[in-house]
Amino acid sequence: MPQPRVIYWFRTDLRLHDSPALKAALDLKPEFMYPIWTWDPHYVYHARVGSNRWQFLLDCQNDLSKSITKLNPKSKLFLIREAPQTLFPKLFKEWKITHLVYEKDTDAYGRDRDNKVNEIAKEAGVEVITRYGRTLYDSDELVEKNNNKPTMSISQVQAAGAKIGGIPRPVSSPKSLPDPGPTKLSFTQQRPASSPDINAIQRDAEEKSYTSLAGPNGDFAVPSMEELGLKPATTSHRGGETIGLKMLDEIIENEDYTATFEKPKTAPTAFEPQATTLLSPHMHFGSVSCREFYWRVQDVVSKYKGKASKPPVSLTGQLLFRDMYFGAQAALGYAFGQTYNNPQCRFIPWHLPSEIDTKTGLITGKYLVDNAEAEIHFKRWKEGRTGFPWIDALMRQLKLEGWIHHLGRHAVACFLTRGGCYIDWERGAEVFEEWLIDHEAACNIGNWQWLSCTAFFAQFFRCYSPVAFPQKWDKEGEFIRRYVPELKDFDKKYIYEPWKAPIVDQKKWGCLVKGDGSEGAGGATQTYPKPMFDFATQRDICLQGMKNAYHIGLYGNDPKVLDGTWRKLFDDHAEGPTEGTNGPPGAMVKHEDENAEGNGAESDNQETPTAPKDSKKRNGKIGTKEKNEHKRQASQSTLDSMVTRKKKKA
DNA sequence: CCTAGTGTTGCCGTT
DNA sequence: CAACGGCAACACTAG
Repeated sequence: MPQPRVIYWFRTDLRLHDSPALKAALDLKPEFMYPIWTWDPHYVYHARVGSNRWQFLLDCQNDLSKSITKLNPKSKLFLIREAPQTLFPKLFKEWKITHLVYEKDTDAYGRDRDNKVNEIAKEAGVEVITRYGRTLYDSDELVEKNNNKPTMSISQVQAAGAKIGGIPRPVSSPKSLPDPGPTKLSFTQQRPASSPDINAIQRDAEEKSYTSLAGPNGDFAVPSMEELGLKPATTSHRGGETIGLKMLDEIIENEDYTATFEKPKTAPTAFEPQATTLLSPHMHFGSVSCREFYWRVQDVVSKYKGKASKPPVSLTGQLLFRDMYFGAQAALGYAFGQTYNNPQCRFIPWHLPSEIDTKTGLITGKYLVDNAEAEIHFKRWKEGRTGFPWIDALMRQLKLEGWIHHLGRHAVACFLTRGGCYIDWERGAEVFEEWLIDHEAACNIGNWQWLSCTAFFAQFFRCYSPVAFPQKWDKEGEFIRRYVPELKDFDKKYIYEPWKAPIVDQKKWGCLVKGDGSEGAGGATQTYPKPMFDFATQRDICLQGMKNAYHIGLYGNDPKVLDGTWRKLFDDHAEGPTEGTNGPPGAMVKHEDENAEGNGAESDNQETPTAPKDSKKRNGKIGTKEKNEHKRQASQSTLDSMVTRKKKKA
């Protein structure tokens, strides 16, 4: 038996501390260990990744590489610029690898990729070792203990977690690392197809990920933003295990904060410093281990003298929610990221629905503009010019910094979907996917479903007001003044409703409320847009639409949703959201028989629509993988090529 | 089967 | 100022 030659494949576990997989690799006592990162075209071209998140990733890689070198000057993080699926067969041979070790993933794309890599390893006679360290519990085990069903509530997570037993304590960090072996690469690079390149809009120069296998200097170095052609990041939030652990230390040092944290009581309007930990991007990239976080908090709570908060509102509760979303994702696969064919997601005929590839049953990344006004609303929402300062401030902070407070995410998500624009949550999820530095597909998708009341949460009559809600924390409107500087001199009386300020005052405060915000700067006087609709009116329309859709009670996997005949169940007379048989295709696939069988006429006579109870027998069975075997063209949380392409042309 | 209570974080008016 | 109920009404869980 030759001494092991190990590849440790880093992915979203960019750390040395508490890594069960890394420990497993070291336990092999390898002759050589290569810590590598493969440059996956999925991330480069197909997932939406804004500059701010790119920077965070590169930060994590640089920091990790330095830490590796500190433990062994001969070693580092070796970046190899090829897709893992094509690289590994060649690499295994060239470096005479005996073992491949990595931390397991449960998202749909990750599983497909890893299954392929495992096959390749098997063919090459390479042993694969995986461990789970990305969540508190192994997501697959959590699902299993939840009767093989997706975890859809926090109580299910707690019950299933209790069956599993304790959350593992962090494993110790390595004190030393083996040498890497020879790093010569004599094979040729296979460049991945770069089309479609969803991230083209993130760049202002040529994309050069795949110049050569070991990079332009042949040293496997982490590339710079410039080298990747990426626009400069605008955020001040930086990545890396060193920074992440320091942030964690500072949180833990403050025992009162750590032990009494209650998420609903933290202010979404707080900036410098923010009210929450900002560890979420570190959770995503693995630069801080969630179990390290959990146990450091739990140990403070255990010995805390006062009254400590408890899940779900406590800090550890936040991690349980993360596990809940990972459990839902693990059980549902690709369907989790969309309404279509998702047994857990309510069907609501939103505006701007996703286009479906009828062959794969997956959303394509494009969407249908069923309503011109909704398209305008969507653009104004994304660009932070809705005319509602609270919404615009949040969206501008999101774009600039890549992070907004959780409750701020609630506010903008509710506003886009059930509590304002009545636009498909998948549109919003795509924007978050692009801009968030902490974007985690499972959590993002789950939270969008939550806020849009399509899954996890159902009390749609609890609707966030863009005027009243922020005032709970920020009567003065400091947050608005920071992110919507046009309004910085407005009196607090009008800061959340500037359109109500008298013209005289608007002039006095140096900003006129007019137009739609599209003119841009340049004029002599500053302007801030008028609100794009009357909120109260729009809220009522949304509530009516939600009530109706809930009453009809379809889920994403209902045959009527799959074939498009759902339209017959919706009454068209309501202006706005329901958009039944009227007009262009409202949602999902175009169904050929639209004209064949009576269109609007019959549905006027409203035979009792499918009762909500009927939906109870919806298919809750999971693991029927056969149907979901298809590859998605893009990242799990959908694409936005239509918008981006349009933007490019313009 | 039913009922009562609860659910991470709404808003508004009344007491 | 806090606490509460109405709003019009949902899903899930424990018993």
